[in-house]
Amino acid sequence: MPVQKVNDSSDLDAKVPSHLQRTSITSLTMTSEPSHRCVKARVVHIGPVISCAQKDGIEMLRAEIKEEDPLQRTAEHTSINVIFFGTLAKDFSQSARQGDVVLLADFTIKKSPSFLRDKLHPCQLEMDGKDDCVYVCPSAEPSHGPSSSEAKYTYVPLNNLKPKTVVNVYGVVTFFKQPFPSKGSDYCSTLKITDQSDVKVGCNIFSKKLEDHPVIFRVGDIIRLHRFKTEMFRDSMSLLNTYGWSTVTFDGTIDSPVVPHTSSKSFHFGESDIRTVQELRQWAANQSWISNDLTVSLSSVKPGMYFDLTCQLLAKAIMDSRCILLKVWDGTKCQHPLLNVAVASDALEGESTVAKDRMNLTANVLVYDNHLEVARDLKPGTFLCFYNLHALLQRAPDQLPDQLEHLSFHLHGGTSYGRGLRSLPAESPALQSLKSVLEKHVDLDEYDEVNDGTLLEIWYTPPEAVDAEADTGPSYTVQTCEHNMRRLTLARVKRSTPPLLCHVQARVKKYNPQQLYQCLKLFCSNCKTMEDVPDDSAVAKVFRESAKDSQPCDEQWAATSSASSREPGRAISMHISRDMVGESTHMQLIFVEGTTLDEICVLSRDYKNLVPVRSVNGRMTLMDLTAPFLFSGDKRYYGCKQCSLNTFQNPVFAGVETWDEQAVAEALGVRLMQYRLLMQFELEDQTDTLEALLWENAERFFHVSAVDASGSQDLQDKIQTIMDTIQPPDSSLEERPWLDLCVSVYTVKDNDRNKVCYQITNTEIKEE
DNA sequence: TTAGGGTTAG
Repeated sequence: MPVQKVNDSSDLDAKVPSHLQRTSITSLTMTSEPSHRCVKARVVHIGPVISCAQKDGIEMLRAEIKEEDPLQRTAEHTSINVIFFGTLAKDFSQSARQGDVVLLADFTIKKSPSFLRDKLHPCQLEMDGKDDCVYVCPSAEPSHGPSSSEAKYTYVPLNNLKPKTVVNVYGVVTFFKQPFPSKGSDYCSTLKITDQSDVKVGCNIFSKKLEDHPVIFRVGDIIRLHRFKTEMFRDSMSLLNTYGWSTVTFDGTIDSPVVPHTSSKSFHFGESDIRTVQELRQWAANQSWISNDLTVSLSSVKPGMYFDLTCQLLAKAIMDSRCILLKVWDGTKCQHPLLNVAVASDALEGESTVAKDRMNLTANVLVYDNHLEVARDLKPGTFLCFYNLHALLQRAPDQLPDQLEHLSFHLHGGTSYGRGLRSLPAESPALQSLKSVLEKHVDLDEYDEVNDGTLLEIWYTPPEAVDAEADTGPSYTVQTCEHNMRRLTLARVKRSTPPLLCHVQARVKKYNPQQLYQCLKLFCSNCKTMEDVPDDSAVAKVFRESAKDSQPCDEQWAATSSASSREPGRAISMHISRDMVGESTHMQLIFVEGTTLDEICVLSRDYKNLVPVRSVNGRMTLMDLTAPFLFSGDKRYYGCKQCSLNTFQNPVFAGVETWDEQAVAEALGVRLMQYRLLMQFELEDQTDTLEALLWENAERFFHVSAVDASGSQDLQDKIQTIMDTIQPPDSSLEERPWLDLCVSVYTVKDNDRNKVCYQITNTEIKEE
């Protein structure tokens, strides 16, 4: 059935087939039985006819209709989207205009896919034209003469106002302040209006009730004032509300429906009002001041600017008694990096903004002082307008000096320049362009909770909430931390501001050192010196030079026994502290002189602790600390050249029950160097690469103690096997397994500059 | 009665 037109709204009611029952848009739900219901509403928006690729190219049209039943005026969801398909889409496009009243029946009720964005209605109506019923009644044209009821009010042009009279006027708003508390008992609205006479008149409205104040969204809106008194102030006429007053406002957009906004219980509104509004719109559109619009999108905000922003609230958080944070977006990407104000997730009301933060789409607005009253009541998802918002460059906490400053937004206290904010109804014409921009970001909403390789950029669901293994195969590592961090992409990690702990999933592209014995390091926890473990040739050379022309040293504190070596002129001596003779420990610590490296290695199989020494002028002296100061079974221990004290001259060995490397080092005045493992991984995911150290967490990562690995080929082989698993030799990147890693982002001083470093922490290889 | 436009300083 094609779209049918009727001339009168009452005809529309007559067209309702007897078996159908009028239902209100507000009461429609997914479970409503639609077959015997019809709705009657005014068309507030008609979209173009488009071809729908997902439905075999069928033509479709979206219209937004709004219920006008006065009983429903304050109810939620009085507007709903209607999707017309096929020929009905074309018919409707040709037959209906904004402002027309329509009667629809035999529609299908579907879940609205755009409800999260447009907040219109959880459902939408779909009509495919087969048996559907669409009647259109064109909006009233001001073609007939005014009816008697319309003669009730006369409106005085603004250039004809006389002092001390009570008048009704129409005007276009050229300046306004949202209602603010006066020093008296009322809220005050201050505005300035003009009309075709081009005279500007100031106007103040006092009322205790906020809801009685005129609803003004932007310069160019039309306002009708009833029963305002005139008075002179500073040589100009001004208007003040007086007993019995009322205001009605209209959007100023040419061709948008003439929809009155007022809190008056009953108000007169007729065809002459529509005509007056349309004439004022037409006139104002050609005035220079109307184009002086301060509304700016985030994409064109410049630092330092004061501007008006129309946007949607994503999340809010109370910062303190004088400040509320509103996280908003308008769908456009700011050219400057936007400041992200960190708030504990439990303090934040509303959706996560992480995906939008990452796209530089989220503006953090700090709202102060007198504006808190309005901000406090805003719900996430609400559309709103900030007036006289201030864009300010600000350095993020811990931000490096050479990084770009971030743009923050402040709605300062006070009402200068109309500073304030106001929520906008979802159907406001001022929101049409915003909504269509937000529409383009539909993916962002839907992808927020999805884990998919292509979506890693915006992936942040807590790991335990997602079956990550389904997509990437088993991870060869496991995070051991208790915290429930969001997983970030490497690109996101690189953009983060330290300090930060985060989870990533990545593959190993490269690692260093490739010769794994080189990952074993000697580290002095005192002076933080780190060096490679000396190789055998360097150590053997120290032994050779120490043994050259050596005469056994003769110390009072030591008992000595000597033997000739196979080399002429070289004696091998072993010394034991006299302090220890007679104690059970006397064989635990033996000083060896005159051996080669090989010889002391052989001896160390039979003795627990061997300290190689040399003779200098007959006095026993430690060898150059390039060599180990202690051989203990398979292990060799080194001393720090910077931090070791020379206290060997008169050593005291009594009173130690068990000699371990630490006790020996202390007795010798040596600062023991620790064995550590150090590797550098080049990690890679779909977004970026990142060089991360494996250092403090390395022993836990490999399940290998560094000192044990220093004396065990088996343990060194174990590390090699692990590395061959996570980065198989000659493998392509795709063949390498994914690793779940916890990464610490931190800064270190490097030549007086802060350098950002990444370190793998809280992560272990999974053991079979 | 109040305000009568003309920037916070976070």
